[in-house]
Amino acid sequence: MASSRSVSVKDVAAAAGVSLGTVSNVLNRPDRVSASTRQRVQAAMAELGFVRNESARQLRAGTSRTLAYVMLDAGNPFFTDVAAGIEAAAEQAELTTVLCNSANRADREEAHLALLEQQRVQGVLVTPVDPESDALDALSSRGTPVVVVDRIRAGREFCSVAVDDVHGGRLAVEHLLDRGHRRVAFVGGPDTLGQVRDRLEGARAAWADAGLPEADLVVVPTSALDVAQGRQAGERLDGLARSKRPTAAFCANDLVALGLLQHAIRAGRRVPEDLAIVGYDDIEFAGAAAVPLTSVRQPRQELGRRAADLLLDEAAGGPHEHQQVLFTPELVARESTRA
Amino acid sequence: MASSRSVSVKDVAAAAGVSLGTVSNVLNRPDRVSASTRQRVQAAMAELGFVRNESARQLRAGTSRTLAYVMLDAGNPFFTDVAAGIEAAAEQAELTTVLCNSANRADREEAHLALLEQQRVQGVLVTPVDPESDALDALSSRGTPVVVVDRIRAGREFCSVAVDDVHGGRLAVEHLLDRGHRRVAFVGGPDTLGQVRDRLEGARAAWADAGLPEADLVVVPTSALDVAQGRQAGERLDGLARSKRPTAAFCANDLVALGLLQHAIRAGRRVPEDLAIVGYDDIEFAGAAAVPLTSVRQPRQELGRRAADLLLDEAAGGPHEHQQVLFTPELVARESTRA
DNA sequence: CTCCTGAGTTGAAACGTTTTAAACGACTCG
DNA sequence: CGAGTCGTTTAAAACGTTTCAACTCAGGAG
Repeated sequence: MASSRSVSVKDVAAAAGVSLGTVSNVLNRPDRVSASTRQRVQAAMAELGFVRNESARQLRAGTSRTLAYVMLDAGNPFFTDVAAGIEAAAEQAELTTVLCNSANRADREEAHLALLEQQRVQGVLVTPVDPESDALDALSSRGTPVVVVDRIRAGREFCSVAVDDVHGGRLAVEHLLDRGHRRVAFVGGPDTLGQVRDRLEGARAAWADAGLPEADLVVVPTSALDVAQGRQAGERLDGLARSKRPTAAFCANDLVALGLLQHAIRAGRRVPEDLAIVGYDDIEFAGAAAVPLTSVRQPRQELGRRAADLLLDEAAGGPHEHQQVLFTPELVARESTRA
Repeated sequence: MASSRSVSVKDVAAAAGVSLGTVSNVLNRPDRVSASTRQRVQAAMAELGFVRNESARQLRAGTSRTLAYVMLDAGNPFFTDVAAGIEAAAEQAELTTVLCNSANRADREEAHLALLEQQRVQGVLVTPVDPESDALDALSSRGTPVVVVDRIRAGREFCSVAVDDVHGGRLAVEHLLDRGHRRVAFVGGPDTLGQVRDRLEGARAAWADAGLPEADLVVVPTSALDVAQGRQAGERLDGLARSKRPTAAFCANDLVALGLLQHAIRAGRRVPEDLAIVGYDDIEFAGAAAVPLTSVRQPRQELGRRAADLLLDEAAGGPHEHQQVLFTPELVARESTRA
């Protein structure tokens, strides 16, 4: 176990008294080399503390053993669950997964994608800040397999796996209508996020189908989908005249819903009597909230797993047809919208 | 924008009618090359869709522009907050951060560390499954800067940044004693985790200082620190004879506490009247829980930031002295332990 | 005794960059 | 008009692997 700087195959070869090609064989095709020399070489490796230089390996061999997931927000348990699904699939294929966090910032996303492409990873899974960005198309057209997660873009040159957010939005609002609410807030943003747009679209559709006045579905925009924004949205709701105040809120995700809930309780409102709340994603914390949260559940792990499978299929190099997979969400009713 | 396979500097050089060295100069020292040729070369790059091969770059230049954090559990918001701190520091230094999730599994941690070493990353931050593993020492001794996060190991050959878990455990139990509890459960495990051992040690110390019988601090071991294990621990507490049942629980982290809380409520217990609960980490969800959770707060982001700074200092190559940084936690009292 | 076979091993040629020293003009200065 | 200078460009040598064709050397078949 030496403590020096870089030890190369050449050094190992010298120490073991074999040629450099043999060392490489020990590394890559151990069966091709006799037991005795193999042992000698392995001993030398251990002795010198040899660590294969992956850059050189990859440069020559041309193939990487890692796959990446560029996540929209590592602080949102929804995405870490998706990541867990991806990791499970990658592990089966003996690939390593690296996670990159764009933290809702397009510049960070781009930087990560650029570096990953330069690293020639096997493929990239991404939940994009802006799904319309053609940086993705460019990446894909240059030969890196790309799968978009949690967004659908039909007719593009890559696969995507998502959950039907329009349907999800519809489910949420239909549920609130069932419970008798006739003035409802939609809390979420920014509307550059397709997730937000789609969920709102579904909500509006359900609202329209019920024949209710458009103005009674009030949109409370947020600048991000996190707990702090949820609390802030709560303050804005408080600012409305009592007669204009919604009796229920549909939040674009659970973090916002939890923030809103926290604010409501702190402000002395009863949930659901004064304000009913529906979240989205059904993260593990939703059920453990102050008032257990009604939420729209998505198959999080399955989403990741399926996406990774599609990526692996494409990366395998065989015949591959780009697919758009759409899962269907379901509503989980809990205390926060009790009748 | 071409769609072919790999385009190299050579191709760009040919297309631009310059030598390959000039292309490299455009990439690395744009000032050395005249404006006109620079433009010509850049045009050629765009035209051909050139993407620098990072493996080759790194092989030759010998330096990587990324740093990695191997996290213990990506599903725990505590660690994603730590990661956010790391990312902030790395971004300032113009390094990219990749996240690896060992998911509490030593084999995954090892695999990640091995690959990262092979990739010759600038350095590795790690919250280890087993801090005593000398895989870390080996890694460090072979020349990869290592910083241990959320564990202290004095006298070792790397830096570490942690929060005083013994003190934290003490705070939690002293708080419960203040509230009059004389039979308390410690919920957490596995005890291979230093975090668990230290927090328990602090708890026992406080207990002993109060002169209470050792047996009245009952340990309820869990196999992991997650919500599901917390619920399960709740069931086990229910199994105890009423006379033996603790009136309060100190959980080794907030996830366990949330699980326990969820179970307690579901089972019809009142918190804190029937069971007071203290968590650990003070993750964002703690305050938003069914009953807002008393918790021991750690400076999560700061932990990550400081760790990254130490790593960068070491990686910079100047004179470097390994440091052990220890932050002090504080108790945040909320409803779950109301008097 | 020669020829073949096949297992084991070798040497050299890649892979796509960065880097360095040298070459090249074109100018200025004496 | 020749020597020195400066700004630009070039050619070639690394970097540490993998791969592939060629080589060696026993042993077996003819």
